[in-house]
Amino acid sequence: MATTIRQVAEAAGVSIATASRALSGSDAVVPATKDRVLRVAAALDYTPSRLARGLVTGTTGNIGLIFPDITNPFYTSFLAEVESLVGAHDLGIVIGDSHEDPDREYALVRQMSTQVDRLVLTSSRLTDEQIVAAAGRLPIVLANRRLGDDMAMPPRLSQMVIDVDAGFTAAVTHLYKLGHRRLTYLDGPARSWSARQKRAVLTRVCGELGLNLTIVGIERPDFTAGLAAGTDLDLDQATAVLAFNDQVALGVLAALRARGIDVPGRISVIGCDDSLPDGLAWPALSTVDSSSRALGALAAAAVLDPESKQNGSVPTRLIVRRSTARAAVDLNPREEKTPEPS
Amino acid sequence: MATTIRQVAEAAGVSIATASRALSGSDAVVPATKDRVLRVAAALDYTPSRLARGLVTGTTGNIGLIFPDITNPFYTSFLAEVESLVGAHDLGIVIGDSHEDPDREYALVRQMSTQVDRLVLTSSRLTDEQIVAAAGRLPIVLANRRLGDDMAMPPRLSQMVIDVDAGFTAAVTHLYKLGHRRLTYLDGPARSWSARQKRAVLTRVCGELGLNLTIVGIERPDFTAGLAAGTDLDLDQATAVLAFNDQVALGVLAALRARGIDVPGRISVIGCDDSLPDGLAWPALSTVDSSSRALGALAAAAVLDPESKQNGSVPTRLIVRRSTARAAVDLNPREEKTPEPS
DNA sequence: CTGGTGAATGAAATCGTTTACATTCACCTT
DNA sequence: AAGGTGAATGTAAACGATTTCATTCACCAG
Repeated sequence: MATTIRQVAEAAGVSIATASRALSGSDAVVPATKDRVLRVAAALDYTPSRLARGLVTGTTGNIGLIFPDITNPFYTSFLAEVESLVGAHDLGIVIGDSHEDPDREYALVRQMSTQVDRLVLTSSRLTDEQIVAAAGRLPIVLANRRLGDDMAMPPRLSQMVIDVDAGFTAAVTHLYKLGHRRLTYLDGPARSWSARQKRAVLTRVCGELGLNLTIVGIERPDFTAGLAAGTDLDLDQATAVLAFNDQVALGVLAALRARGIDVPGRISVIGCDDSLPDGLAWPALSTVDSSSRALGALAAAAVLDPESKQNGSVPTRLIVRRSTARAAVDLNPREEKTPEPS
Repeated sequence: MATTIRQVAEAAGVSIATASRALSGSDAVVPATKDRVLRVAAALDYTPSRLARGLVTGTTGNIGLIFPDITNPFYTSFLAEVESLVGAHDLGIVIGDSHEDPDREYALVRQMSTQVDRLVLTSSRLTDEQIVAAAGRLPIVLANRRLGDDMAMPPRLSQMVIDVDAGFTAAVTHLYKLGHRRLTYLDGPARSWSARQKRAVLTRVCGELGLNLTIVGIERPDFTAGLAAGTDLDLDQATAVLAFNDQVALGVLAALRARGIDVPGRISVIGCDDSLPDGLAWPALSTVDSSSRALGALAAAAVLDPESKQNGSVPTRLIVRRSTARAAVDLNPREEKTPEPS
């Protein structure tokens, strides 16, 4: 059906080889014939088959992207960023959604490995061993995940992470200085590497400062889960809430508003990502800036330039807006069960 | 680098053809050899090249999706729906973003046509002629767009649209019954077919009922644009606002809240899509339900079953929540410039 | 005038599969 | 016992490009 280079060659009265050379542009072919070939190709609306080209050159002109859940705005904005950077280079983009299932993720890796040049795994749920195996097939960019320190780092593997340390430390410190002593953290997906990172930082910093930390797990880090968590939130348990991401924080805000609980008067809320357009949250949400777009930019750079450095990290910092304020209650309620005489 | 079927065949001591037959499973091959081939293939971690397979069979096992702007939640949820329906069939998904540029869109169509079996164009910005040309290359599913009635409908072209008529008619009627006589509509992208549809319905219905309609164009139908529009909104001009989509409506709500203007007491707001999770908007947003997920489901069905019917449409209806109420001001201010004696 | 040089083009191999067709061989029928 | 049948497997052509190597041919130097 579609026109092939053979038809172009015949119509132009040249051999297939010459047609190919004229179309690729680079090789030596006399201007007259080159023009003729190009004109004929245009007239026939010829488009080279990327399949055939890929088979012989060994490079497909595609890059692959795998997500645990494309529904999550974190990944869609990551995708948007990668697309805008990578799409400009005439590269095709193949995507896959593992639905949080490691087996499905590995199946996608195999399937894609035969039709993309490089593969970006976001928040991969694979084991370190599986990731190393994947890197044996084709160059891999790991986004939002790092191999364990004990793993030998294979060549053709890049790692791009968000360094939550600074941001989360600042968030806890900020709350501490405002007089908060009891903090509830709404945790992310159990299998997620980044959730583990955040939890670790929080636990450490809270320990150091002597804050009481309650970790509550949620199924999926989205608005609905935040709404539920905010509805169930025990106000005697904490004076501040830190959420895995802004979506969850937004849900908490909505729940508290529905319950008539003042933020930040009665309780402080901090999100993570800085993913919300200005004015969407009410009150404006204090957040740990850890943009997935920035991560996407890093991943895109790694994909485009295979020689670029293999490890990257995007820094985080605390952005204070209106959802945090001085704690309204006593500082150490556990040790002072009975109200102090004032 | 990667293992080929030839290596599998050699290791199993059979010909390439037999290996191929054993792996495809269907053809006649004696169980003993079949087992041997499969075992060897597994041991070698063999994955068939989709490129080579596609070249000879003429079918790639991929479907393509092209969006005008993947940043827009309308398309990401469309994508999510298509993925979940199509991804289960071991089909690969190739995406492209035209960034609202028809030339880029057509370039994507050409590029993809050589590596996907079917192509879904969402809210295509191409001309009818270009779309027909595309359908000459490969089967096309048009989503959120319909060819002009004067165009001959080519085979291999399906059209899936959202029928906004019912929903928008109901929305205007609803406002009318509440006493509203002046309505501002925040319009979508100029090139968009669906924006044209919505505008046409609104103009007609407002004309019939005698409502005064002000149409204000916005650059991009997102929260930020809605915020700006809400900030600029002239309260003397309208007692109700209808937005192209929920994102814009959300922006309007935020702007009005910031201005201290009561919704729905002072002004009513209606969105479109029903895309917001319960509780996100405050007050809960009345909206015309026209889900992009439903559209995605329709498109996925069309892609999966080429024999399915070529035209589909998802119905719309009005969902009344808390952002609309009786108009607080006089009914026909234009004709009654001076206040009536009470 | 002849042999060498280099530019333009063509012939053919190649990439990794599938598949139409050819071959082998055991077994059944007559 | 011979010929026919059909199942299992092998051979080779194809898919549409790129690329290596060979060929042609004009032109220039000796």
